[in-house]
Amino acid sequence: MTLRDQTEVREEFIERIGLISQNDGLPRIAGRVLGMFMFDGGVRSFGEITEELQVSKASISSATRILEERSLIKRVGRPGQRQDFFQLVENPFPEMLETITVGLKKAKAEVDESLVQIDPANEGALARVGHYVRFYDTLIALTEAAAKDLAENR
Amino acid sequence: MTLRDQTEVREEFIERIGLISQNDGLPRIAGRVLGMFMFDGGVRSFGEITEELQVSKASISSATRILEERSLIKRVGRPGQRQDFFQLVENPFPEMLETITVGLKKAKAEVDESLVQIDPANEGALARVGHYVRFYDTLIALTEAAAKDLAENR
DNA sequence: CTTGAAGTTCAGTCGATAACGAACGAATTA
DNA sequence: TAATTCGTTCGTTATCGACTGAACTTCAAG
Repeated sequence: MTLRDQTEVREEFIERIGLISQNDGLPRIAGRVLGMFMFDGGVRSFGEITEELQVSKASISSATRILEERSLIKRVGRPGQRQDFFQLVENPFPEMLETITVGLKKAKAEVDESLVQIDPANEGALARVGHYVRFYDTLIALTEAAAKDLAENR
Repeated sequence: MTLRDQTEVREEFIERIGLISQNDGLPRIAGRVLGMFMFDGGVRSFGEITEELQVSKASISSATRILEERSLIKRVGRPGQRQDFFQLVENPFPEMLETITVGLKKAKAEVDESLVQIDPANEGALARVGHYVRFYDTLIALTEAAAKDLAENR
């Protein structure tokens, strides 16, 4: 069986991660940056990223900031060096889950706020909203357990 | 401790679920419909929903279709009745997870497609993308287990 | 100190999608 | 059959956020 052109395979992969990220509420360009690092590995300068992906400095600045905030990439300092350098963190998967967990906790807090204000006499609402909060608890426990697992078995 | 006006509490809850749903990629109005059913329980006619939430028939038609597709509400037929009636399904939480699982499987399939096309000599890319696929496997297993659990312990 | 390159910030543009109004189709009632 | 009510569909509008270009800040090099 023959192999496809790896340049194409790489481009497709990067674009796919971009689209997947878009579905997850991440800017598409941030996903493409992530995809590039996943495929290539190693270290890239800010300028190389803009050139590689053919997008503006502003977009890369924004994308790298988001990815850095989420601890998916890290800025590797080079003292006495003009350019910024980046690379994937060693194990980005627990961090991906962490982002999910944070979102779940925010949502749970919102629902909780309503729950405590429901008239106890309104048993139906209390039960249904209570279930909803426990649903979030289940998800949060799951994602945290999974993150721990993924962090240990790297 | 005195209780807050329950009308306000209800409105706030409905709006909150709307915003949370929006974050999850669901139209805000669909989330508000869901919130209304969660708070109130029972059965509501199409017309009641439009009046209750003060939105157009078109939007409610779209929202109910989406929620019905996701098996979060069901249309309860009333033979010889002009209006459509809806209510929450008995246990909507496994269905919420199901939607997540479907999304994860789609994403995994995308990444898998790339994985099989990577030159085996490119060990780094193979390892990193392979990890990514296994990450999805972990998540899919988790959400499916949770859905099963939530379906049994209702 | 001046020059120039690097990266951030900000205002504006563009594209995607939610929400609406209006027209339409279906179906029950008179 | 005519009339009315109900829900969907379709074309339009409004809203939101990503992306860009350009101005600005910072800092190394000369």
